[in-house]
Amino acid sequence: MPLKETFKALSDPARREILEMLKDGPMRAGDIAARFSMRQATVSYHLSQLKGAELIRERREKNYIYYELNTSVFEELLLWASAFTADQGEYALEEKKGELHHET
Amino acid sequence: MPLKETFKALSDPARREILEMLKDGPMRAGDIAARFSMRQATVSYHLSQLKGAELIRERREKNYIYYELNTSVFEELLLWASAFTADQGEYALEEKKGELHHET
DNA sequence: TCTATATTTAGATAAATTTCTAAATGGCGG
DNA sequence: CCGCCATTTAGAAATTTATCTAAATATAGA
Repeated sequence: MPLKETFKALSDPARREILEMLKDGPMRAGDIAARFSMRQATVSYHLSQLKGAELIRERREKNYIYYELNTSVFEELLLWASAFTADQGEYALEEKKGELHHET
Repeated sequence: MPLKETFKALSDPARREILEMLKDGPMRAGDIAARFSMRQATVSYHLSQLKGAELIRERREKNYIYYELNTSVFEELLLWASAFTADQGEYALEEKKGELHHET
């Protein structure tokens, strides 16, 4: 929940690439690993980091695990970043400010 | 310019705290260090990381150096994050998409 | 129940990062 | 030109992180 974990998770290029892949829809760990030159165990590690940051969710189906984006944390990030821009009005800021805490 | 550096820079809590401080206006390295329990040399290191990511700029005046926010990179970040949210329409996305490259 | 498959966990290593102390730099004012 | 002040740079130590191999777990289906 705190943004601290979010930034930590986003700091790794491989993890951001995984997120980009998931834009096209849910994927299994094996499918993700197949597109990288890293071991499946390593991909599993990155997935656990992303899951810990709640940037992704897992959905179990048969004996597979599908990973998918969790958009809500991206909205928190959006809110955080918008507080640093000059033109804060462009993003719907005020409505959401109250709902979320604003930790670093 | 690539977002890679941005995420790297934002991954450290101390650096994010520095950014928060700079919301209130430009500060000198010494003033920033005075608010932390870390050495000035360490703060200097963090400032150089933030500067490398173009999240801050320095302005020299007399024999001081003032650090201040550079909002443009935050807008890139905003753009990146908005591509992961369901409701992309809320942020003025289309106008800016062409101007920026969209690397990871 | 047994086996095959998908995935994670454990443990180890290598690389990167943060932090410190001490020394160097650079510019103003006298 | 000199010494002072703010700040950075260098180098080293400690911590964290990413990655690998090998082993463990879980589960579907025969």
